[in-house]
Amino acid sequence: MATIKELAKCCGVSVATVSNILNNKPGASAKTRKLVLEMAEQLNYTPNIVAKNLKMQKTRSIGVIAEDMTIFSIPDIIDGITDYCQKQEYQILLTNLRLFKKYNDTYYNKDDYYELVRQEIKKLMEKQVEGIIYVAAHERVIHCIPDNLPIPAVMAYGYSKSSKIPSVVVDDVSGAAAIVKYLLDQGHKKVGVITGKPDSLHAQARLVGYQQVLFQNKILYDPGLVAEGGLDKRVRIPLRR
Amino acid sequence: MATIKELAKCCGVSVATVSNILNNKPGASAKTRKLVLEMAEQLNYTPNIVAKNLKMQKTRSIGVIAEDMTIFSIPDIIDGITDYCQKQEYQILLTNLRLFKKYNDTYYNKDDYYELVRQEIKKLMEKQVEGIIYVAAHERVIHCIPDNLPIPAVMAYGYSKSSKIPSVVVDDVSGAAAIVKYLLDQGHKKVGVITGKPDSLHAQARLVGYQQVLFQNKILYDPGLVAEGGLDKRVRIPLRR
DNA sequence: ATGAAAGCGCTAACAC
DNA sequence: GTGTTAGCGCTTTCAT
Repeated sequence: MATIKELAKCCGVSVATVSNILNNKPGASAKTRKLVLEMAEQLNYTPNIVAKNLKMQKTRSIGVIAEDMTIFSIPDIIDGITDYCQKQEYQILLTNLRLFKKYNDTYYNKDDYYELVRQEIKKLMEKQVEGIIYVAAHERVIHCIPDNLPIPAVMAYGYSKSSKIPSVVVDDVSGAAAIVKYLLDQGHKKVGVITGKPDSLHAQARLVGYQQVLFQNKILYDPGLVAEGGLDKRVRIPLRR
Repeated sequence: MATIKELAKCCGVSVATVSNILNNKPGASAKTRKLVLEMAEQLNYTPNIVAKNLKMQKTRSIGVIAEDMTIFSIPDIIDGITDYCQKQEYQILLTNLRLFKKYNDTYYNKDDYYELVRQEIKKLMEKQVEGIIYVAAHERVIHCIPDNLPIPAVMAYGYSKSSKIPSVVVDDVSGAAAIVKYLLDQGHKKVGVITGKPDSLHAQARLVGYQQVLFQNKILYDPGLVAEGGLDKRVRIPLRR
């Protein structure tokens, strides 16, 4: 790997000149510029971003901590993050907690993984990330990000309950409302709903959306049309007249 | 952020001593060791890995280039990579090409994205990754990794056709064979199969697995029991007697 | 057991 | 328009 010093020597100029040219700064003659660029190409010069980052005291990188990147909808969230970061020329440092594989479906009850998260945050900070995104696998209140974190953090798919840490969550109310509205617009009168677990924030919010649209359309809410779902259950809702 | 120099000053020792202690190297008295460790805790000292990487000339990081991280089975592949890397204390630098979103289903026909891949590889090299894993979204022969790459590379879910770049692929033959064997073991005699597109390496290999087990069980291969699938087709196979 | 100092590759202030 | 040099935070050799 050629360094900037070697490149400078090959060109017979100083490192400052090379640095300026490589970073598109003014103050170099067209001739020198051309020479340096060609030489860089020829030597297959690759700038060392690690050195640059150290000098600049910034890394253009953010840490992304995913509770479990294989769970439904999480890859799409991370995909969106990578999309925007690429446009901003930021690199993501992905940390995959694999919580679901470690704790199965119970991880959101245990607090002992908070310590794990703290450690991962520390590692990310050592790598000088400029911010952190925590991607939950299941919408709920999460306290694993220290409130005094010296860099910005945001919580995706979960609630931080801290004014310092914004949350980005799914709009379940509107989503459910749109579905119900669509069905009513089609002329249907009796719309049943199979909810998720009662303690699921998603399930609760969607039910609210359902009820909102019913109310707006002056349709009585019939609890008999609402059943709790789950992979372990059979559900029966009397819809056909 | 406290630096090692500040920490050293607070302890009244040299940076060399602090460095040795922090890295669990011998040659420091128990007293000094205790002092430094406590002080580091108190100052909330966070080592700067960027500086360390520059000095050490290594980063313990590898670049992972995914053709599209939202496509079926890809998150699981990346998940496996993160799992192993964490155990080895390596950081992955994820690059998501989002090929499917950019080119839809035709990207594997065009070569113009090879240039994109080259650029991403260069960016990763500038960040001093020690190796590269390319995760294809669709098994096929891919030539986008330069043969003269100065660091190791491996291709996942695709074939590199280069002796320098190992490929890790799905064992479709065995997978299909296991399924067919299971069905025959259950006493079934007529096993139909819906394949993928004829030019899919996966589909071809699975058909081979199917045929192998048929042969081993002295069952004639009946082309009438094989239909080409696809989301745009209806398939009919006469199985019930 | 501890410290001084060089140097990793780069940027930028300053001098010429 | 170009060059010299300090210094980012760390590790490591070599003194002491």
